[in-house]
Amino acid sequence: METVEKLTRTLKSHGLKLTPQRLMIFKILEDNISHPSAEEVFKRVKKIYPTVSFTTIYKTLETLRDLGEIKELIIDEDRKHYDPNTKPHHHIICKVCKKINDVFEDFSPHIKLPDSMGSEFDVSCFQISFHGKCRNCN
Amino acid sequence: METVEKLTRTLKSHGLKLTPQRLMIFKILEDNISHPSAEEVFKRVKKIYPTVSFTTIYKTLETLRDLGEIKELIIDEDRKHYDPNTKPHHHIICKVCKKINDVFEDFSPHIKLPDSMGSEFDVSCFQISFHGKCRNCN
DNA sequence: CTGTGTGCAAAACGTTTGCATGCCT
DNA sequence: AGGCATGCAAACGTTTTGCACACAG
Repeated sequence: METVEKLTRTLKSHGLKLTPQRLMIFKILEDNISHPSAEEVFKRVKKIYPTVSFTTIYKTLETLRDLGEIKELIIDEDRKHYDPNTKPHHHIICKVCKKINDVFEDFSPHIKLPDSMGSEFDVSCFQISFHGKCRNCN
Repeated sequence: METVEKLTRTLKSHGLKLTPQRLMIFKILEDNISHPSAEEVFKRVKKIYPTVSFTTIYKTLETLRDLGEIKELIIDEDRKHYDPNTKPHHHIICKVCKKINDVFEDFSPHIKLPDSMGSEFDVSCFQISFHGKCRNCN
């Protein structure tokens, strides 16, 4: 995700508006490495801006995703999580507490489709999900 | 997934019963490489066994998952998919039509957590999700 | 002023559960 | 005969949508 100032410009260039709710959501996501769900974002925004609605959270997250500012993580079977770090990286999720951590190693030199599939698919990215138990839960 | 005969024995050894509905679900999953969702399994069973209920599909898939006979794939943001191939392998999903294909290359020699994280997590497995477009959708 | 954003309520969606009945072993 | 399995309907949690009103640009 870009800085809040750059994001503001990005919004404007798309004919979108900067509202207090959006600003709050941006600030909560900026540099956030906890991979929050929509509900977690909602709770944190609500503390500071108690009248915000869930609808606004969902719609803003959708907007940010469509602008390519955040990534939707499909790794927890129960709900979606959001990651403001859009650079390629990987994740490890604890089977017990469901906490998601980043894995920054660059595996790309070793990972590509077998030649036999190369003509069948046009690959844009890949993501590795590690599963296991974190120290607390083990 | 094991063959239908072996599965029948596995069920019995767990005090579970072989019913016509289960047999039908087993046969549809056996050697199935299409990574069906619960609904796709339901539709296919219903063609042959029209009175089957969605509940039975869900409960049987849960049972098979708990027995370790099938794997639940968290790769499509919209719904869960099921894979009777429980050997480690990877997947590629088309962003457009959502079709899931297998990737059988063994990347394990190259993939492990960075040393700095090794003490934080006890990793049991990893899975690579490739994203792209299939030939039809490109 | 115009049109996008907000927030409420309700709907939608995939999935799970409670319970009475059915049927495999 | 006993207990697991089935199927219906209802509940569930997450996410989406319709709509009237609010407000940023």
